[in-house]
Amino acid sequence: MNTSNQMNNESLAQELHHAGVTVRVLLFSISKQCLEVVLVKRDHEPYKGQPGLPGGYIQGDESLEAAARRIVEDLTGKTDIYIEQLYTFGDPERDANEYWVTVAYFALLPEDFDKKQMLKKHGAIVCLPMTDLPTLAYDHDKMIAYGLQRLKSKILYTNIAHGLLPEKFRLTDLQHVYEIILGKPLDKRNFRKKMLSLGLLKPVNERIVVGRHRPAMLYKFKTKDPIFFG
Amino acid sequence: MNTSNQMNNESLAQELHHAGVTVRVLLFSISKQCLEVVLVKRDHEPYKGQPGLPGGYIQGDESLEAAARRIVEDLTGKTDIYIEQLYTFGDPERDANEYWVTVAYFALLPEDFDKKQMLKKHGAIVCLPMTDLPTLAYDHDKMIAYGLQRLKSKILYTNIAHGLLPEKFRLTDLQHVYEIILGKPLDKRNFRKKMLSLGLLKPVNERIVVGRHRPAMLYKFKTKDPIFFG
DNA sequence: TGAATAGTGTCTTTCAGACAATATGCC
DNA sequence: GGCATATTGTCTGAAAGACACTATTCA
Repeated sequence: MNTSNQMNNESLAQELHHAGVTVRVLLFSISKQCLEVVLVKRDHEPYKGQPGLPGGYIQGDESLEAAARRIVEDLTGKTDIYIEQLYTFGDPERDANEYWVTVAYFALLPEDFDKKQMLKKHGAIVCLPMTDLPTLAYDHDKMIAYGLQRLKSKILYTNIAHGLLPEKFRLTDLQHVYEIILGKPLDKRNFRKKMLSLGLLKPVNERIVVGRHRPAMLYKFKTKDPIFFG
Repeated sequence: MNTSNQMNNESLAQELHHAGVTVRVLLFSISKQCLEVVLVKRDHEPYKGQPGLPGGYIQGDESLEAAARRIVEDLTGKTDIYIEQLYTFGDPERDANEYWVTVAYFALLPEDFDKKQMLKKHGAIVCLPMTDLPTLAYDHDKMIAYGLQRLKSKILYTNIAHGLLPEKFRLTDLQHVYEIILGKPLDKRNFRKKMLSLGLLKPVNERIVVGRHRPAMLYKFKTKDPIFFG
C-alpha cells in the first residue's frame, strides 16, 4: 500500500487512509511476590509462536472500549474488570506489510481471581512476572513499560487499587499491592494512617483468619468509580 | 459496513476490521485573559460549515504523531510545538456512515506566536475562548473537555507550561499562565517561592521594559524535555 | 503459652497557604 | 517625584516520614 503522495480526491483518500485497527490488553495481576501480566502465544504469523499481548480486531458494531472489554471477558469470563485506555500506537515501521493502529488498554485482575481456570481453558496463556519478561511480538514490550508506568503513577493519586483486590481485603493486602507496584517497602503505620484518612475505605464487620494469630479486620472500597486525590 | 458477525477467515477479518483513521489536534493558546483553542470551519460534509478541530488523515509513511506534527506545522509553520497524544475516540455511533477512529493530540502554542498570520493564511480558522465555544462537529466538544482536563492536571506536576510561553518570560507571565488555566488567582509570593524551588527555571541576565515602572528579570526553562515533579 | 500478625501514637521536618511592606526603574 | 510593577520573608497549620511497642487470636 502506497499512500505517501498527497491526496486531493476525497474518496481516494478515504480508501487509502484506512488502517487495520487492533486492540491489545495489558492484564495486570498481583501474585504472591510480584506483578504479572497475561501473555498469549501467537498462533499465526508474524511472530508466530512468540508470546504477545492478548488482543483482537475491532468489530463494526462496538466501540474501542467495548472491544477491549470483550477481549477481557473472553479471557477471564468476568465483566466487572477495571479497564482504561492506555495509549495508541501507530507507526508504519511496526509492521512492514501493513499500517496497523493498535489501541492499548490497561486492565486489572483481582487477587482472588482464579488464574488456573484461564490458563487451562486457553492453553497458550501464561502469566509472567514483570521482572522477567521474554522477547515479545511487535512493540508489545514498549506497551508493557508504558502500562507499568501508568499503574505506578496512578496508584498514588486514585483508588485504582480496587481493581487488583478482592471485594473485601485486609489493610495488609492493600499495602502489599502498593509495595509490589512501587517496588519498595512502606511503613505500616504511615500507610494505614494515610489510607484511612483518605476516606476511601469502609470497614466490613468481618474478620478473616489466615494463620494461627490474631485475625484482621476486613475493608472494602466505598466506591469503584474513579476517585482522584492528592 | 457490517462486521458484527464472528470472523473466522483471516483475510476477511483483515478486510473488515479496518477503519478510517483521522488525527485531530487541540491547539491551545493563551490570549490576554483566557485560554483559546484553534477551530476550523469544515469545508465538506458532514457538519459542513460548522467549526471543528483541525485534523486530517494519516498518510501511509508517517506515524500518528508525525501526522499530528504535520497538521500543526501546516497551521503554524512551526516545528517545535509541544505535542502529546491525548486520547483515541472510536465508536460506531460517532458517524452513521463509517467507523472512524480518531486519535486526538494536544498541542500548545506559545504566547509570542503571531496568530494573525495563521488566521489570515487559513481564512476559515478561528481562535475561540474556552469559556464560550459554539456547537462543534462530531464529538469534538468532548475532546476539548478532555484536553482541558489534561492541561489543568498536567500543569500541576510537569514543566508543560513552557509550551505556552515564549523562550524568555517574566515570572508574572508564568503566573498568568497558571491562573488562566486553573481559573483562579494565585498568591504571587507563594507562586514564585514554589516555582523557583522546583529548580526548573534559570534566570536570563536580561530585563524587559513593559511600562513606566521597574523592569522584570527574565527567565527560561532549563529544559523542554518532559519533567515530572510533585 | 508461644507464635505470628494486628493495631496503634509521637516527634520531627517539610511544605502549602495566608499575609504586606519595600525596592526599583521609567516617565 | 510619582507611578506601577518587581521583589522579598514570616508565621501557622497540615501532612509526610521516621520510629517501636502492645494487643489479640489461634494452634
